[in-house]
Amino acid sequence: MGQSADQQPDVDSRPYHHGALRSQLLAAGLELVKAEGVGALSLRRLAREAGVSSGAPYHHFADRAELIAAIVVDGHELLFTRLETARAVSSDAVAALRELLVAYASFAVDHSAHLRVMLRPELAEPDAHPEVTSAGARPIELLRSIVQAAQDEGAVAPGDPEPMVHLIWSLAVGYVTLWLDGPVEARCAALGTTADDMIRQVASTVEELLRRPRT
Amino acid sequence: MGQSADQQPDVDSRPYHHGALRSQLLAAGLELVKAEGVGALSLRRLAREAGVSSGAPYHHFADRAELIAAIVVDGHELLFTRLETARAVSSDAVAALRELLVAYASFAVDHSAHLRVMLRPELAEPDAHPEVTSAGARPIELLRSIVQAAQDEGAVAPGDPEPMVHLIWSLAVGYVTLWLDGPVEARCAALGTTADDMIRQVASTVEELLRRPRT
DNA sequence: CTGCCATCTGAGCATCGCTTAGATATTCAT
DNA sequence: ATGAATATCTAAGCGATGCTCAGATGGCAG
Repeated sequence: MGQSADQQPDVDSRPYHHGALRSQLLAAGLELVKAEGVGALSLRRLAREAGVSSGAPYHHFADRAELIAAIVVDGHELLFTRLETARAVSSDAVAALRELLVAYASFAVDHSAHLRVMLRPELAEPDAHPEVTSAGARPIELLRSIVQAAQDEGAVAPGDPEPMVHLIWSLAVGYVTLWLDGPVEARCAALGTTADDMIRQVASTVEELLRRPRT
Repeated sequence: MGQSADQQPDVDSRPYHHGALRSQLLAAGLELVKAEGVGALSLRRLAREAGVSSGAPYHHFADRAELIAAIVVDGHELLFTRLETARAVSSDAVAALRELLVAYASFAVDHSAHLRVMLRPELAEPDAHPEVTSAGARPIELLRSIVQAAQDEGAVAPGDPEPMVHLIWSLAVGYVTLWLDGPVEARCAALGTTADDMIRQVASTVEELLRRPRT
């Protein structure tokens, strides 16, 4: 009796984590961001919650920015797979652009902590952590390829695809920013809808514009 | 001799500012944000730069959030007048929407420090400073009235204007966010254009979509 | 068993937000 | 003009943060 408790104590209660502390700090950091915002994200607090001393995290992350950079890279990968799926289930490029916007918003709902950190790039010090920049470039490349397909379909004017790429990209970033900051939710509540309905309506509006005949 | 210097010393060198310290802190705060970002904005540092003790700012601002809230309110007023001008010089509602986007971007260029602070609403603690929320609502109301005018002109589908309001609003917020964070500038440099040209092209793309005939 | 490496501790430094008690300047009524 | 009331500032201090470093401890390979 008590044998398993002695031989297999909770990883949290053992002082020496041996590899587990790093992932534990990352997970606790995400929960903390979700609960209290990125302002509350401190290595000291994560160490306290993990039951280790305040210096312990520095054996796994050079500094706070490195932990944040790890979260950002994870987030960009999660986002990228969602965007890929959105394209895969779409029948044409215009529908893919609509689904891209919806997928971005659903990523915001399901991974709000990741997104909150991703939207504060200065916290990750991208100059010191180039993997952040390269991870963030992949979703844009995907978006560009869809815009080019939309040009081939005639929905987007031929020529430089960048304006339309920036348009959709800005729209996605702006919508989730406003959603995380509250004003979208507040307006939707006043209007009797939800933020989920709203992004669908916004995305459908984009689709309606793109499906109008070009003159 | 030396009379005027004795009677009118620099306001900065006088220990007792009597009303001037508040505005001096606000101005120094904006310069600090422009130079080093909002992360560097601390009351202690502003006090140091003003040549005053670390407790002095607390006689003009209850806390850091109150100074930030004052900057945000100023910024929203500056933005609102720009948007009003953009509408005034536009011949129709669709052109007004295009100019609104351009004006938003030019506000970002000319008042980047204000905007950096405005885009971090949690720093201003809007729950404790309701004037922040009301100041931020005026630009949206202006936008909504233009969208409704665009509906009257037939460029926007009739019905609920909110989806188009959120579309333009998100687009503006997203574009300036990406510009402040660097990726827009980086892409434009790689493409041989400027961020100023880019927002004009994006805004013109929106206009082109809105001027297509509705089916 | 020994030695090495990974990991963690604990103390310390500088900075920050904010509070408090008290000192000083300005203003205003008398 | 004088003295009281008010506005403003100082100096010291508390708790928290990021980060560093010397040294202790755990676990694994030889």
